[in-house]
Amino acid sequence: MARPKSFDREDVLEKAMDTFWERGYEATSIQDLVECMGINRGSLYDTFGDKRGLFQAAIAFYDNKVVRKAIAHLEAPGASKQAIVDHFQGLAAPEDADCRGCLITNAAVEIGIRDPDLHRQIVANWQRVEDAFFKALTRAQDKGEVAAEVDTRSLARYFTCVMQGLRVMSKLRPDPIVLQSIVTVTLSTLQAPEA
Amino acid sequence: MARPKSFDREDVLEKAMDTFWERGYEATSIQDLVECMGINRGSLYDTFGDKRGLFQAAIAFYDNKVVRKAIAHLEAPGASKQAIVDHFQGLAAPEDADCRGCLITNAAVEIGIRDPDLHRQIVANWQRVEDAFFKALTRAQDKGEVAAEVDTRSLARYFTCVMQGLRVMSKLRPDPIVLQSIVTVTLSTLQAPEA
DNA sequence: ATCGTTGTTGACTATTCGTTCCAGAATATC
DNA sequence: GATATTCTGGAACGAATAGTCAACAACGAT
Repeated sequence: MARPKSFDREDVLEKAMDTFWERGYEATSIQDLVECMGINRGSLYDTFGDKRGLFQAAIAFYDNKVVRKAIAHLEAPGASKQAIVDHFQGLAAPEDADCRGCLITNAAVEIGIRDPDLHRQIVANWQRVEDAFFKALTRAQDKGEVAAEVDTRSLARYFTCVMQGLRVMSKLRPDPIVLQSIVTVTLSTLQAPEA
Repeated sequence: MARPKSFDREDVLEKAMDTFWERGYEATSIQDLVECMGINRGSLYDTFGDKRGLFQAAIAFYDNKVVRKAIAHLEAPGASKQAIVDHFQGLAAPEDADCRGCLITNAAVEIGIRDPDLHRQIVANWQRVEDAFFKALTRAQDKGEVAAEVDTRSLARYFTCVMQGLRVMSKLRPDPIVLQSIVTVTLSTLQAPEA
């Protein structure tokens, strides 16, 4: 009954996400977005409302796609200690050559509590990551890979926090050896229970 | 021989720092700065060059004043394990009601490697913090408060990283209990050597 | 008191910002 | 093919942006 959209919402949203990821929210102009997304201003406003709405959509996209994939091995059935170790090893060797860090960490720092909707999105994301750690830790404890007296909830929060720290450092092209040594110390909290 | 400045450079610089700290670099306009500093645009440009120059000066001011004070107890002669513990306890109970986090962490995330001068300032600051941890750790090791086999350089880097993570989380008004549990786990890496 | 120098002031630039709007193009239904 | 509906492209909006500039004011040295 009407002319169909000439672009795919997810496609252009991913491009917008990339631009926000690279430059941040404030430093990205609508003009930048129009150019990188390859659609017209009118279509952009029609589809996403305004700049803030597009950013929130980009955050949601990141949460659903990038983060989901990044913690898939933590959430996999049966994942335990090794999944956590692997996860942090991945953080120590970032393929992030252009130093974008983590879009959600960046948004937390740049926007903070100024946008309540965004605030909620970020907290929910962190909670999801924390829960993924928590479940893997609990499983590790059940398997005897982690000492029974360890407070797995605290440890999960701690891992989530260290992740933020690593993401911040990644923004400044750190020496991989530095990241590696940090991860090694971080994972030392996972020492096997005394025999 | 000439008319003296009617304002004190440090005074207005501190006010500029506060504004950048609260809103970030991009979100702070020259107009905002003019109003909060209480000087005219002309004086601002005359004294600090441009917005970027003012921001760099604000970062330097933060480094010299805020950070210096924050790590004074770490750099104090004789400081060792207790100074580190105290430092992290302070991070767990931030008086940061308006969620500003750390100006340097914020700058690292927002600007990253885009401004080489700023990049250098941030790296230098992190190095200073790391070295403060390192010296306190080495002293703690000498005193036997920390096991001799611990890699103090790695631990210092690790502490610096966790600090960044805590600063990021502080931007979203976290539950103090969460921060406290993170700090507890973080400090568990400082366990006394086996008797 | 005068003069040279420097700081202050606010109007001014040109550009860019986010956003709106509308004429024309494209498509599904009839 | 006619019509209704939707999408597209680009012009245009006022507000805000970073930065400039020249007239004016205030001081120290003479």
